Amino acid sequence: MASRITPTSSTAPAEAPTDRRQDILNAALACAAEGGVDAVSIDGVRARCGASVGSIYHHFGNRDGIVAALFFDIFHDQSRNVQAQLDAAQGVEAGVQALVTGYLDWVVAQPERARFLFQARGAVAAGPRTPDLAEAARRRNEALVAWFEPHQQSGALRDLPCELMPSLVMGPVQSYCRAWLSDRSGQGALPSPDTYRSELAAAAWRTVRA
Amino acid sequence: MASRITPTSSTAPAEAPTDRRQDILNAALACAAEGGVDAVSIDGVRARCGASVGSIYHHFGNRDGIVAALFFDIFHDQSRNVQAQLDAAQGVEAGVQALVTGYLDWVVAQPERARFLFQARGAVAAGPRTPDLAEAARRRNEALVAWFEPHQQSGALRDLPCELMPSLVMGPVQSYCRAWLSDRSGQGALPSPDTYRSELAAAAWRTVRA
Amino acid sequence: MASRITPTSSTAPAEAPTDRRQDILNAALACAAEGGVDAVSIDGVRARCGASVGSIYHHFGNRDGIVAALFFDIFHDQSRNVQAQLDAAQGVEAGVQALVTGYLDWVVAQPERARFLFQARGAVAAGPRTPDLAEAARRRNEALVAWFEPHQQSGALRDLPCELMPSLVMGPVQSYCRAWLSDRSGQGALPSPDTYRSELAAAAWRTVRA
Amino acid sequence: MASRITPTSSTAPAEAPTDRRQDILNAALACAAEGGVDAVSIDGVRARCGASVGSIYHHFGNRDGIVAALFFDIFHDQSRNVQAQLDAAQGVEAGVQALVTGYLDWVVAQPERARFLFQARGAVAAGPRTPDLAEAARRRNEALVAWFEPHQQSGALRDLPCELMPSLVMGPVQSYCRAWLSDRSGQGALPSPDTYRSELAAAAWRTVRA
DNA sequence: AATGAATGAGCCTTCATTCAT
DNA sequence: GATGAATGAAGGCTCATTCAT
Repeated sequence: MASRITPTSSTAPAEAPTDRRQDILNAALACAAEGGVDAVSIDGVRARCGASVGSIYHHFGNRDGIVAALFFDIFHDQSRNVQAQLDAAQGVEAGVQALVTGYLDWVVAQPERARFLFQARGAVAAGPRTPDLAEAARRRNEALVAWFEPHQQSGALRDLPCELMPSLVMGPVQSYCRAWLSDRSGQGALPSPDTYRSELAAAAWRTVRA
Repeated sequence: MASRITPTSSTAPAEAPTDRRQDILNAALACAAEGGVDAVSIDGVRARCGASVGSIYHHFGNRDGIVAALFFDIFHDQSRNVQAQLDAAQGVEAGVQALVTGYLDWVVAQPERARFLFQARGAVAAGPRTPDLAEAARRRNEALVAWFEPHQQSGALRDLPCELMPSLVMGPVQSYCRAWLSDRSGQGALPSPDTYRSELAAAAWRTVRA
Repeated sequence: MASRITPTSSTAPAEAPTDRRQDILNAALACAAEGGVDAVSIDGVRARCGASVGSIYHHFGNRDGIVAALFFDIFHDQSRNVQAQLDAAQGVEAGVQALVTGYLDWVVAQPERARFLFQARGAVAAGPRTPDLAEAARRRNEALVAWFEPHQQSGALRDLPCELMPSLVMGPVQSYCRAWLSDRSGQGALPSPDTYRSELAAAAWRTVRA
Repeated sequence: MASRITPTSSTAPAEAPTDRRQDILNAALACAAEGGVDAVSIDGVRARCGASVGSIYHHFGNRDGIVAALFFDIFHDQSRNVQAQLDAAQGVEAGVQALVTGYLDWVVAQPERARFLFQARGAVAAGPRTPDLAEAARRRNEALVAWFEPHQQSGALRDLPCELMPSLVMGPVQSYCRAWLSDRSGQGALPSPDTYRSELAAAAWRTVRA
């Protein structure tokens, strides 16, 4: 269970004979969960998954290659999940709320992966795969805008610049989730995003409805 | 307080004979601007400001001390600016909008420092000054809640859980500013937050008004 | 026929379906031309010629095997060329000069291979094929001495210790060629050895004639 | 004695308090003597001289920095020695012979350093200090040509292109010394260059006299 | 307050080599 | 003959930190 990449579509047949590549990514995520992205070191990964240094390089080229690969895996998983929720939604309001709750649910279900996404984005954006990231982000955004457009035309949605939409709709949930994920210690802990699930969804709708 | 970083309150007397402490912080910011927080190394700072290794340690104790000191300097500067805008606002709506625009204006005026704030928060939160950060955040939040409360009582503001307020009000601006700051290359560049100044302010008000 | 190793004796039948062994050696030479003998790595070679790691090992046993094989190929090619020139020469003086010009012409015609010979000798001499190298050098020297002997007997050549002959005759050309080959950038470039072809040949004769 | 850097001007007063920089260079030379330039590794050096990794980097920047520094030290020492011999010579013939014997004597006295010079030149020439090497070589050559010129004018020396002079005069000794130095094992050992000291000097004179 | 040499842990990376298919 | 995943030793380099002056 632990090492599933896509917990969503889980119908693993018998049992993959320990895929090295996946082992390495899982180990990397574990490292990151423990000490942040910076804690993803070749040796840390090696120690966790039993792969050899050479094997890691064989699959990922270099350290950043691991981080980037993991990032994109998670990024796509998240996109897929949110998109699925969006597709299932009936009507404008339900759609906007699905974006928020789809994201929120995914974060609550996979806090470590969500945290990694927040932490690693900067590094990936700074590295050689910048274009890939830009492309992935663009694709995601396009899908979103495509979904919004007809409703904007019909007047169900307020007329807002499309560059602003992601921030207006997702900004609050992301902000809250980020804060929640930062609370590593159970100290002055913020309540789970779940607590405010409907409030956040409603607020998003309030912001963009006509 | 000779060499204030904030160009806002500038009343530098004659000319401080280059304050070492400040030189070091400036150099650290420059390093971070170039290569992210991780690029703030003792040697990088030394090379930029001419201070000796020993001198740096004398002033800040250790590497994280530099990052933390810079972080708190900037954090307080930002708080002060936003608070000033809030204080100057007349009425609930103006207050909520002042929070957004005060933040936005500060970010646009100081992109490098804003970027540093985003990048360094994690590191500071993980280090020994966690309580200081928590305290600073608490204080800031308290001021905000204190300002909101009477209006919430009076029914001018929607009744929302106070843990959610910061994310609802500031989430979208922060989200947009963060995205804007990430665009290092002028490539597919997002427009300056200034462009959407009023839209963001209006959206915040829409979200929390009764 | 770009990839012929011995452009001299070329009687390639139809068209070898890209001989793996030769491909590998060519790739190795290309690596060396770009970054010196040390740059001849299994992976570099693999990347250049498309052979698999296993295939390379199948043909050459180990890395040094590639370098050695290439070295001996080139060494023999050079020897053959110089010997051919020597055989064609009429008389003592012409013979001595043929040694110089034969060498010089070969170097000018094959600068990369000549460079490799200079660079790789040390490595080959240090490796397990030391005896092969010694034997090859001995055989070459023997041929030379055998050619010189009658003329030394006849008094046409100065009476010099035979250990010194190679250095006296070939030292200057080799020295000049080596310097020329070292000039990778066309900067303060030395003129081609061709420029001084006759001078070098004449000087050799001056040194050893009676 | 063996590890003096400038065996010439030795009047070391009491005893330098183990100069780290020099210790490191000595250790590097020892490594090279044992396994060639490639055997000069940070760790090998460290193990030999007790310096820490950091200390080595503090002084030389990187591995190649050590090799280059050692190379130039030795190069200058050699130049100084040969120049001294040349300065002491009376007359053209004596001068030409001094160049040869000065070089030869230095090589015989310092075989390890001479070997290093041969081995390291390529690496230095390929690295970032190429211009320094070019400059050093140019300066040396200039001194030589300046010495030759008047004699060439006076007709005592044959009229030869100055680019050729170094190879004609020094080619044979260098060739022989190089071969001698390559003979690491006492096997088919070549006799010491000393054996042919006068022959080599005489041959050089024969090559360039009018 | 300042200086800079020295330290050593920790990382990333390269590379030759083996081996099952 | 060919393939490519896996291995692990070896090396280079960065960096925070200490300390005597």
